[in-house]
Amino acid sequence: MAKQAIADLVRTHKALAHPGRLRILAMLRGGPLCVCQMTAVLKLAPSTVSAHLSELRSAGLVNERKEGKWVEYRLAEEDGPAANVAWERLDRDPAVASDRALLRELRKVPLEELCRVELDLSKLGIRLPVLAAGGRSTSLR
Amino acid sequence: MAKQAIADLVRTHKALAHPGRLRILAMLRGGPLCVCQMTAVLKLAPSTVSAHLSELRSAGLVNERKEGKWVEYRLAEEDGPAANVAWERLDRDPAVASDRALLRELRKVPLEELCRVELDLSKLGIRLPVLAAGGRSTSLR
DNA sequence: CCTATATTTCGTCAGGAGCCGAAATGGCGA
DNA sequence: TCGCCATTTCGGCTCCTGACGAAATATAGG
Repeated sequence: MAKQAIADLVRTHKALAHPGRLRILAMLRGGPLCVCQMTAVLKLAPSTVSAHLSELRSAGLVNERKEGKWVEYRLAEEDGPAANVAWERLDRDPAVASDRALLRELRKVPLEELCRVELDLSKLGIRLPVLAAGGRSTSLR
Repeated sequence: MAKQAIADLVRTHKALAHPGRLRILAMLRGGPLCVCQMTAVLKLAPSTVSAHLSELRSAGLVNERKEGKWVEYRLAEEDGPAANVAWERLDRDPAVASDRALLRELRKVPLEELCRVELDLSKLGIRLPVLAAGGRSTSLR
């Protein structure tokens, strides 16, 4: 366990070195979420989000748990590798604030209904939070 | 400055997501070093080491300073992004210990002499620290 | 048991990362 | 001023990463 400190650290930092994965972690700070909710917020293909979650899990940053038809992800223990995440800096990003605002609305929607419309959140009467004018503040790739 | 928290964090974590760069940071904890010393320890092409240092610098983790014919690198201020580096875990890696042992010898050698033999440290009478039997513990790529 | 559907796995493709050697840069000393 | 040499930049190569869609898997519910 002590023998691979560098390899472990590299894996953890790799997992954190991606805007989408940081946004996922920031979202999970507000409580567990299922894949479809994160997919709706990130606007990526479900398979892509699944891959990100898998990477976060193998880095020990999140845990998964089957919850009926859905899979729920949550932050791993606070004293694990996650303890090093710079939450304060993360919270300062406008994309994170935007995600949270969207999530607040999304949490009110039953998963059944959310998954039915998937790509078109406006059909649920949810306005997408508008990021600062002048283009996307944080690209996803 | 607060607007790009995610982008900044991604840059920092990317910089930390590489065995060679972690080893560089661990080496610099013992004090400033010039490029040729780190090149000798890492056994990579000087251009490669230079690129790694450039990445660490643009992430705000190290500072450079011209010192005559050589360029000296040192850790950036402790309260910067470097504050988040998990030194305790890093120190646990055998490659880090090995690098430090080699550096102890290397520091005794004048830079003039070190650069003259570059690739063959054994010419300086320095035995390369032998990592735990069974192969390299931490690959560089 | 069979269907619907949420999630994961697989195949594929474009772009990025990391390495090297060669050429360019910049400071020191003759 | 000129050559030497440590370092950086550039070009090219290989391999990894991240994206998608299609197919496979697994679960709820009829």
